[in-house]
Amino acid sequence: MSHVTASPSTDGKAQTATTETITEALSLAIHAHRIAPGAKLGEEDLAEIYGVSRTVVRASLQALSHAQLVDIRRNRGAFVAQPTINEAHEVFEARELLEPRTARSAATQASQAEVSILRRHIADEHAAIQAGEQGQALHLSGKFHIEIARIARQKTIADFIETLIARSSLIIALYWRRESALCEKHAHHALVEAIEAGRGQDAQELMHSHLVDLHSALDLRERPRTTQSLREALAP
Amino acid sequence: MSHVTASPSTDGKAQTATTETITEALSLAIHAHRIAPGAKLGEEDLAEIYGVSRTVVRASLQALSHAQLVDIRRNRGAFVAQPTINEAHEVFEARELLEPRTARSAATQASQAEVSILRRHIADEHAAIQAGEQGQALHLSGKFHIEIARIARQKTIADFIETLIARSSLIIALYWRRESALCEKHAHHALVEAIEAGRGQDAQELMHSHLVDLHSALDLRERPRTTQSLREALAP
DNA sequence: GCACACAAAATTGTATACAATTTAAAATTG
DNA sequence: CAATTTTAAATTGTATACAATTTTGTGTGC
Repeated sequence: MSHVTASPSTDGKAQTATTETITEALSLAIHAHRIAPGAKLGEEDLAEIYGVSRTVVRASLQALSHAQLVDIRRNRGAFVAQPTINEAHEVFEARELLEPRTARSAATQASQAEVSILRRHIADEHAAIQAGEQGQALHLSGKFHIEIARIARQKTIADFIETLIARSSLIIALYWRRESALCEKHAHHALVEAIEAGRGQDAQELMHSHLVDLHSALDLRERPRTTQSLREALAP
Repeated sequence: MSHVTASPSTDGKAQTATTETITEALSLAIHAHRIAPGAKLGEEDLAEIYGVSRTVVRASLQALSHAQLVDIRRNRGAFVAQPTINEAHEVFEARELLEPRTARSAATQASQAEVSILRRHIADEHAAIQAGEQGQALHLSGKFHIEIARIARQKTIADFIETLIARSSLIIALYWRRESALCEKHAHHALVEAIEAGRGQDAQELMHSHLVDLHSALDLRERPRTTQSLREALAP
C-alpha cells in the first residue's frame, strides 16, 4: 500500500481537479522523480487524492499511457513505466536525430524574448541545484529542451521531442550513474549563446554533443537499480 | 445524423468488440477514407454499432485523439481531425526528416523474409488500385512505409512515423489534387530494390525524393475542399 | 417574415453500481 | 512445517444512471 503523494490535497487543487489537471500533476511528479518507476498508480487512491471519481482518473492514466510514461496492464492496473536498456538507447538515438536539427532551426528564428525565456530556465535550474532539489532541476532541464523545440516552430516535431524528454526522465531515474555529475550548465549556456547569435550550425553541433554526453553518462549495461514495490522485486 | 459505417455489424466483430478492436476499426476506416475529415463520431452511435457501452467507446476516441486522428472538443464531441495547411507541411517535413534515415537503416538490416513482406505490400497495393479501391490502396501504401520503419528496428522512431502516416492519410484526403496521379508504384519498387541490395545511401535518397514528390503533389494553397458538416463549413 | 427568447431534445461529462479478474489470506493436507 | 487448494478481499473492466451543456425546435413580439 504505497501512498502516492503526487500532488496532495494541500496543494488546494482537489476542488477543480479535471482530467488535464491530474494528468499534468502526475506527469510533473514523475518528471521530478517524486514517484519512482514501477510504482503502482491505483485508481481508487488517485480518485480519493484528487476528489474525483475513478472515471476521470482512468482518462488521465490512459493519456499518460499513450505518452508511455505509464504502463497499463489489463486487469492489473497502471504503473509508472520502466524503460528497458534497449528503449533507453532508442530514446536517446531519436533525440540525437531530432534535437540538433531543431536547435539549428531555433537559432534562426529565436526572438530576444524567447532567448530570455531560455536564460530564465537556466537560472531556475541552477537555483534548484543549489537548493539541492535534484528532481526539480531535472524537470527544468527537460523544459529547457522543450522550449527550444517550441521556438523552432515545428509543433509536430516539438511534440515528439516532448515525449522523448518525458521518457528520458524515467531513463535517468533508472540508469543515471551518480559518479558522473549532472553538469549541464555549461552545455545549456553555450547553446543559448549560439541561438542568440543566430549561429545555427554551432547550435546544432552543441546540441548533438550535449545529447551524446547525456547518453554516455548513463549506465546501460546492467539491469536498472530499481526501487519498484518490494513485492514486485521479489516475485518473478 | 450522418450514419457512420465504420465497420458495420456485418463484419461479425460486434461480439468481441473491445477498446483496441474499436480503435483499430475506426483507424482503418479513417485511413481508407471511409469516414471523411470533420465527420462527427457520436458516442451513442458507435456504442450501438459495436454493441458496447459508451465507456469503452470513449476510451477508443481518447486513444485516437492522442494519435491526433480525432479531435475531441469539450461538451461537443469527437470529430475526425482536419489538419490545417500548416500542420500538413509540418507532417511532411517531419517525415522527410525521419523516414530517409530510417530507410537507410532498414537497408542494412532487412532479412530476405522482410523484403518479401515489402514486395507483398506493393503487390496488394497494385491490386487494390486495379480494383478501383482507392482508399484501400492508400491504406496499404501507408503500411508499406510503416513496415520499413519496423524493419529498421527502431521502435521509438517507428511509432512516430506511424502517427505521421496516419495524419498523412487525413492530409491526403483533404489536400490531394486529383490531377496528379498517385503513382507510387515505381518509387516503392525502387526502394525495395535498394533495401534488398543493402544500398543504404540509395534507399535514403529514394525515400527522400519520394516524400518530396508526395509533399509537392498536395495542393496546400487554398482551403481544403472539405466534406465537413455544412454548418461548420459556413460558420467561422 | 425575421429576429430573438424560451423550452424540449439530444449529447456529453461524471459518478456510481455491479461483474470479472487478480491478489492476498486462510485453511487443508501430505 | 511446507506446499497446495480454497476462500475472501481488493482492484480493475464495463454498464448504467444522473447532471451539465449544447443543440434543436417552437413560439412570441415587432
